[in-house]
Amino acid sequence: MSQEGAGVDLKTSLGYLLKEASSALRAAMEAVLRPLGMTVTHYSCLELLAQRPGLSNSELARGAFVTRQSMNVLLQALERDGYVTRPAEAPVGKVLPTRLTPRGRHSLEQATVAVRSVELRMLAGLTESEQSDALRILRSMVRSLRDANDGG
Amino acid sequence: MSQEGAGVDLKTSLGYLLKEASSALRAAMEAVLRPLGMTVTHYSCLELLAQRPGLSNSELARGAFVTRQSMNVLLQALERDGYVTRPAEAPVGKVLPTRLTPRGRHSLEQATVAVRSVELRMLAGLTESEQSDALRILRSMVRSLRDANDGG
DNA sequence: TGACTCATGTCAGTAGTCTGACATAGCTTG
DNA sequence: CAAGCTATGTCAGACTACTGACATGAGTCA
Repeated sequence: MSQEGAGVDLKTSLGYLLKEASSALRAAMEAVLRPLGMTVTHYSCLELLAQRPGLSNSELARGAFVTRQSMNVLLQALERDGYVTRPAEAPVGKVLPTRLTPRGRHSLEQATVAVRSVELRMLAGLTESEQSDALRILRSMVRSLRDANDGG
Repeated sequence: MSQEGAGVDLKTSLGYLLKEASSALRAAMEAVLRPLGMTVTHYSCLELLAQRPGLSNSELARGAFVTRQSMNVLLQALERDGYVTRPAEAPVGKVLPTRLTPRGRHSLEQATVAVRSVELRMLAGLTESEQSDALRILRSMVRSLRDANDGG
């Protein structure tokens, strides 16, 4: 391991550290979701539907940070396996409101317990004030990045 | 857009916000790297090699947060296209030290400018003190997650 | 009404990453 | 020395997510 050689300025780059933290979080979530046969996007989709029943495919995609095409593939699988339902025809426009089935809700319950334990572990070393600092700082970073990405 | 309906507790979840920030950063980086024909992992690999010449495939993989198999595929392409070089035989053990070629260095220079502008944009709304807070907090989160992931 | 713009759902093909597996080199331990 | 453990490089197959493209429905405006 020649990694302890010299902490170059990668370790002081907030972008690099953000990627490292996100990667660690994703790995931890995958580790606890795998025994349940779920991926992170799979779980995100169910969690979004539990908190906001009737979300459309595109809205779910934005909420899970994937394209609507990717979410569409996932939704078709979830629908086929009986975790969610969508009306055959759109009540209005082309938007198909999606809802959890009892089976989906049950599956989500197990996943939520697992994911919550990961989040608690992640927050273990932080004070309340540090947690709210982190929320505020991350929101600012998202806003700055999104402004220039969407608008130009 | 029914998204402004109610900020449920997803918006207060540090894990969710971390994913959102990371997703926004990744999208912004992809947007500026695409015109250069580079992916984020591609750039990460070159940047790591510039800062630490002679890193092995496995070390690059850890530094770019992908598996060594994925990095191996990338390195073979980079080597084929003349961005990096690796000795045909390992000087010691099986480890193949990788180095940038002049072409690789030149390619990295353009990418670095683009990526630095993204990072500056991301930090635009933050004070110096907030930036160092963010570094400290993210490091703590990484440590907490990694301890339980590697060691258990 | 008709043209234009935007968002949505969906199909198809591509690219990046992952898991699984194997052989090999170095280190440790009995 | 032999056995076992760990780390590495590599190949192959599978999966996930992405880009590109198309048709359709809603809203805007002349």
